[in-house]
Amino acid sequence: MQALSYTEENYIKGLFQLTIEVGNKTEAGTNEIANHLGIKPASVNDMLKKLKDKNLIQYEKYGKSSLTKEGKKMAVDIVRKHRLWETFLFEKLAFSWDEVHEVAEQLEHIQSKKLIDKLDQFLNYPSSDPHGDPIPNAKGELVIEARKSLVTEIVGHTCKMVGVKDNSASFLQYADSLGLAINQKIKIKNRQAYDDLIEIEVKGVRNRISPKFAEHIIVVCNECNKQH
Amino acid sequence: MQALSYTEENYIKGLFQLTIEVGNKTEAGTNEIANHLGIKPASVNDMLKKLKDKNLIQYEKYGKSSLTKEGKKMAVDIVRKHRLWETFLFEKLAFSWDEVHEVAEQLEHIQSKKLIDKLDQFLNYPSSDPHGDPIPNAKGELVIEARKSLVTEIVGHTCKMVGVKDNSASFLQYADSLGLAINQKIKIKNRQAYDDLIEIEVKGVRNRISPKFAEHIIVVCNECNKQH
DNA sequence: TATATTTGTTAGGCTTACCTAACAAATTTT
DNA sequence: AAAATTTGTTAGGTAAGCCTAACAAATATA
Repeated sequence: MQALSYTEENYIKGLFQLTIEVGNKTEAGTNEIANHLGIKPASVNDMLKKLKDKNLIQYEKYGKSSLTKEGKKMAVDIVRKHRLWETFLFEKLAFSWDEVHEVAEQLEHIQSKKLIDKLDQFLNYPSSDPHGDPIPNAKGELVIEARKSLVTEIVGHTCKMVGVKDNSASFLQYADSLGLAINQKIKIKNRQAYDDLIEIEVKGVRNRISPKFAEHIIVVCNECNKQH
Repeated sequence: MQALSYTEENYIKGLFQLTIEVGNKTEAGTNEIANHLGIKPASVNDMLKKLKDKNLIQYEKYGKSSLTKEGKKMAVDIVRKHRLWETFLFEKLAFSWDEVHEVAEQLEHIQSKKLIDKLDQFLNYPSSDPHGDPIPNAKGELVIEARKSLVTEIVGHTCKMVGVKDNSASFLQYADSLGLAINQKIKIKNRQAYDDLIEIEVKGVRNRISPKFAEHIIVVCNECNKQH
């Protein structure tokens, strides 16, 4: 398995994000990839052929593209590097939450297995990055974030809000008043047996919410994903 | 001052090494640069024109090339990045002395002023890298290693061996028996007024050497270079 | 089903950074 | 000083990765 170019790595990573990681599907179209990477479809088309020849993606003329086993492995490796570097920047160099991504985009392309394994060790084998996203381990095992409703979350777990099912102003204002926002961490403190109210902790503040409200908050939970 | 490409950075760095840093001269020829970078002279010629247009080097047809003030500034910046990363790899990630260079060759091209300044801070503003080479500060001030004979070294200073003036077997064997080798650090403990013998410490071991012998050991001394 | 729209492909060009082969200038040797 | 050698340049070519414009296939809409 020879090393990929900087550009090839970005295509593989992009396809991974569009399918497995975020899209929750197995394949993506040429225009979709082009749009995601900020590159014209014609250029993407060239590269898809190249990646197919290298056995990193599956692709048929006029069809959609998906990662092969080998391609997925490379993608996970890049994601691992990206998130370890983000963690390093955040924890060791005191970068802020929103500054880490841009620099990690460059650092993720550094080629040295030893470097990344040593970095992992130096950071004490973190399981998630500053954004709360899981970090694949050295074997390439990655827990894919399964989305679920907050109402189904287990007491004691800490999850991360990734979306809502209700977009009405009243709902969003209510959520906002509880400190809830995309990427906000939420800890489930308790569940009242009598009336089913759920006690949550957001930024150190506790509140009780109804199952009806919780139903419409979409979260991911690394803890749930680990124990399968 | 716009950012340079990966390749342009390597040319600028190469020219810096050939002239100011190691060569102790102001200019270098096309073939010399080509040889240093492992690239054919014809290709180097193309790039020299390009770098001239960008005002990073001075170059006239059939003449030799030298860095402009601006070019030198960029070169020093790359050297700073390279050596800070080497220090990071060595001190924080427990890389060995000889492994750091290859990875630093990649890391030195990461573009982020903030990153490098934070790294500098994280490493506590080191003044030299694992090889003993000086690290330019954030202002781009670099102490160029002035070579001198060990015999002229000041008592109390620690210098680094960079070469010899005598290549005879007997001389080299003698040097070896004292623990002396390229890049070896040498501390001057004392100088005997009566017979001029110099007492040195190498790897914790003390020995006394004659001025005649010391004369043929070439060293650099950061301490001497600082106090000018 | 015919038409319109979206999606994907091909052909031909451009830039960067490399190459080889041929040639020209500068330098060294005879 | 002439010849030989070294050094530097030019011309033309290649591969990677992008582009635009034109076209073809697939899908959605009338």
